[in-house]
Amino acid sequence: MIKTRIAPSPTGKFHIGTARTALINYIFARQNKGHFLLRMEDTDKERNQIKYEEDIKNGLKWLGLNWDGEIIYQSQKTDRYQSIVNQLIKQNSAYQKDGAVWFKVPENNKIEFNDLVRGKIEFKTEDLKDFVILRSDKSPIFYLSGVVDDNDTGITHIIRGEEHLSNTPKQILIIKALGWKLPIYAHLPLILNSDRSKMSKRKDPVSISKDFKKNGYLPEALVNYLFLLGFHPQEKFKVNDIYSTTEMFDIFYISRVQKGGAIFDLEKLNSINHHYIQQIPDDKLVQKLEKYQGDIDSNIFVRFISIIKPRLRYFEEIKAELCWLVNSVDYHTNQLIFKKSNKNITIKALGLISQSITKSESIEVDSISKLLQSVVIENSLSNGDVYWSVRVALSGLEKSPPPEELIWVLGKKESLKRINLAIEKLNN
RNA sequence: GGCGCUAUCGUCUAGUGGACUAGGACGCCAGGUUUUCAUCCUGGAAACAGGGGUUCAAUUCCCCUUGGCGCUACCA
Repeated sequence: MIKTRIAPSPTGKFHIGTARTALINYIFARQNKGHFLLRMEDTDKERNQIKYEEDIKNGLKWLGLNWDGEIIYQSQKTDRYQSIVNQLIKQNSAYQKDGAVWFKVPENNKIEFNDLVRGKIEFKTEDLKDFVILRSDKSPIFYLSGVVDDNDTGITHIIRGEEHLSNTPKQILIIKALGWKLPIYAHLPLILNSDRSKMSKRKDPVSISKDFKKNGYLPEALVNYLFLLGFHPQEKFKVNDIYSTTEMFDIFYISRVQKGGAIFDLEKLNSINHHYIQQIPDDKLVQKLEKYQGDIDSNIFVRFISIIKPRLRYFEEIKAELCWLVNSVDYHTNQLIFKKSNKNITIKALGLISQSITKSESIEVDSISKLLQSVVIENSLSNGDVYWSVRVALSGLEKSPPPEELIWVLGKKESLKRINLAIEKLNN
């Protein structure tokens, strides 16, 4: 049976690159009816933290990348590593120096392996130096622990980031010294910054929990985007870059994975996320966004969400829209006047609108829309005279949803209050 | 420096020697959707890093150069 794994070290928050590697391992295992394992490479005692382990586990679950079986902790396998090291020393493949144990790299050897995404890779042992496999504190280096655990858990395919390509010959040397079976390797291209450097915690959004989940990205959008970073399906399977996980199992071929690094593009992610947000039914979306509700009346909040939805690329963008709902509007009086209009016409338009809203029984979007239209026609005004000024009076913004929607959300009383305030301002 | 990997529009990519006037998506620009922004629709600009080969023919195969990235830790 095919077995893959993701082996993060809990020395930092769940990283976007780890998530992508996990996704590919997950897809590959699932499409082959195999298992996907999770292993914590917690051998670095100085930098490990339990909160990072939690962040990684939560992140994987959130993305829907559920692992099979129990989590393997390298910190609990010290005896196993020690005995392997003893064996290596005994057979003269390793030696002790400065309290640590070093692996002895054999001379004049060629190490070849066939990488599933890169093809044939070749290293010469003369370019390799002896390396530490067991620290002086008896904890293993990942060259060793990774090999031992992959063997013990029967991992058949090692799919990991390209940064491990140069580490592979060292691990193969250990495997060969132990007489174990070689796994199949696949090295994924790296995810890069816009300047082609490595994504950095300081400048770039890399944390699944802190940068993506918290800002209101949907797991299915993130998975969809990550799937397309370094991979595209065959022409016949292409459907405008939107794929569900089930489709991924059908159309993913590991040999089609790109070899060059891929730049992370937030705009594309935003666009995909926008797409998925539009698929959420209004009532579900309200639930998802409840943390933004604050003191807002539930009925008003529901209306607010329904008009905001089409412009939401990620949840946190709601904050900008919340301004006109929650706060009293603040704008320059001149902003009320449409660029092709003037002060007197604007006062007149706002006055007429105020009157007809007062008289109107309904504030449904359709009714208000007709109301606005008839004010325009019956008084020979232009659209801009009416729509622009009403919109600014209600939102205080030059860019906002249309006036009939604002009125529907704000309610009759608040809308009239704001429109009348605008008239007052213009008259002063 | 050494070793390894890598190179199609701004970005992610399709393309596996002739079907390529190089396709799609995001972004950008223009027009439309009878006010703004967004959504939506239509259209547009935009790329095979450079140089050698191989071949009747090269984006596609080979070599070199250049650029990018990774490893070269008692990090993973």
